[in-house]
Amino acid sequence: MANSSKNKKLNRDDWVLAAFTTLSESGVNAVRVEVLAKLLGVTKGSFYWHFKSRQELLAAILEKWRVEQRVIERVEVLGGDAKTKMINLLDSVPRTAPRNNSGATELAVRSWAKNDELAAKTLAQVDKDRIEWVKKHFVQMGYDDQQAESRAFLTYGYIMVQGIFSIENMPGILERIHADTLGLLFSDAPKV
Amino acid sequence: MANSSKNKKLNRDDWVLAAFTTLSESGVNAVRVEVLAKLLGVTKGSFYWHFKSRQELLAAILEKWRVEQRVIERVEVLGGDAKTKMINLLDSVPRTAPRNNSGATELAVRSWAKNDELAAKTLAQVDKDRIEWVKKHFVQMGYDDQQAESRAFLTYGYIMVQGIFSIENMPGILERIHADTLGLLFSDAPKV
DNA sequence: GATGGTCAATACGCAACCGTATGGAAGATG
DNA sequence: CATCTTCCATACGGTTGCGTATTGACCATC
Repeated sequence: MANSSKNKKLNRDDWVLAAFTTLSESGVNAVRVEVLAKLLGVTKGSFYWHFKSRQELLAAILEKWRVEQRVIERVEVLGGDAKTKMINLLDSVPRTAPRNNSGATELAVRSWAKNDELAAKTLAQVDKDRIEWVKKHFVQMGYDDQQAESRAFLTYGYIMVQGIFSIENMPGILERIHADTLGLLFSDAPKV
Repeated sequence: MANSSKNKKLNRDDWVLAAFTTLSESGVNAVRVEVLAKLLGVTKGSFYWHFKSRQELLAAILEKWRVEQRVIERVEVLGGDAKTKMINLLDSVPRTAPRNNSGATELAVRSWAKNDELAAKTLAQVDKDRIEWVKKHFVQMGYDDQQAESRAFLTYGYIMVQGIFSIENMPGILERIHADTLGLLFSDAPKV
């Protein structure tokens, strides 16, 4: 009885959710139906009622990841002008916990995308959307199209490096680096 | 007879090399002794003569990766002052081929490190060394310690984003972005 | 040409998974 | 209460992969 919620019957989303967690923690290859079954406290008889195959589950994970990009949503909710939003975005990436979840998920998907066409396609779409979002905000801040694009790229790189870099022995300096980096990314700001 | 080089007997390095290639192309989980054996045109009887276990092979791969960091070596050979070296380093990251090898290897190792202690340890060391190299050169360019560290971090992020980002539909603009990014990374250069 | 060291083939047991087939429990519905 | 639907258990066959044990081929060296 590994599932916390009583003896409720499982639905499709329960499986996807568990699979998603496993993906983040241990990569695609750890997403095994029999392992998930044990995790959910059932047998794979259940799984193959909800899904046609493991492949179908993997596709569902990708779709969930593609759609549920909470970060930008949350930033949009906070509102503010373009620069404020950007700062909020960059601030939403945790600089504290060594192995945060979002970074792990990102890495898992990117690694997955190297050997899987569907994952690659999904990732490309997500990357494109994100970059465009960031670029748009740089444009709103007054940078010309080219500068906005370059800075968006660099910004994206900075965000990714935080999730991917092994930060083990860097206690508080990340905050200082963060401030410096914002200074660089927002340098030469044009008057609007 | 999948191995190109005649019928020469294999040594330990032949296995490590093949494993390394597989790692880059398909991740750690694809590094399987029986698969490698087929790839090398032998059976696993050979493998278990050279290695105690699969784990020993994986450790050997990590060690090879840790030691054979060719990039910085090549940059050092080219010589020049600190800024020249930095430019050469940033220039050594291919901006042409979509799925270059070095980027794939990086990704594979980082993904690996999420679930494996030895990989994590190795990666942390490599990251530390690289960051320190870059930081050192920023210091030589005249930036103070703090600025050098921040810029090193951002530089590293930029390098990684090139290898990891799915660059599918961006033809020549990467060159332009590269120039812009150099401008940012080397901005506010102090007189030395 | 006998001996020992190197490298590889073959065969085996074992475990982890995938996917299928079939039966069964539990609740809704008539 | 009979039946239908929904969800799950059990049992099975097949594949992939690890690690071991044993045998054998090739080569050098004496």
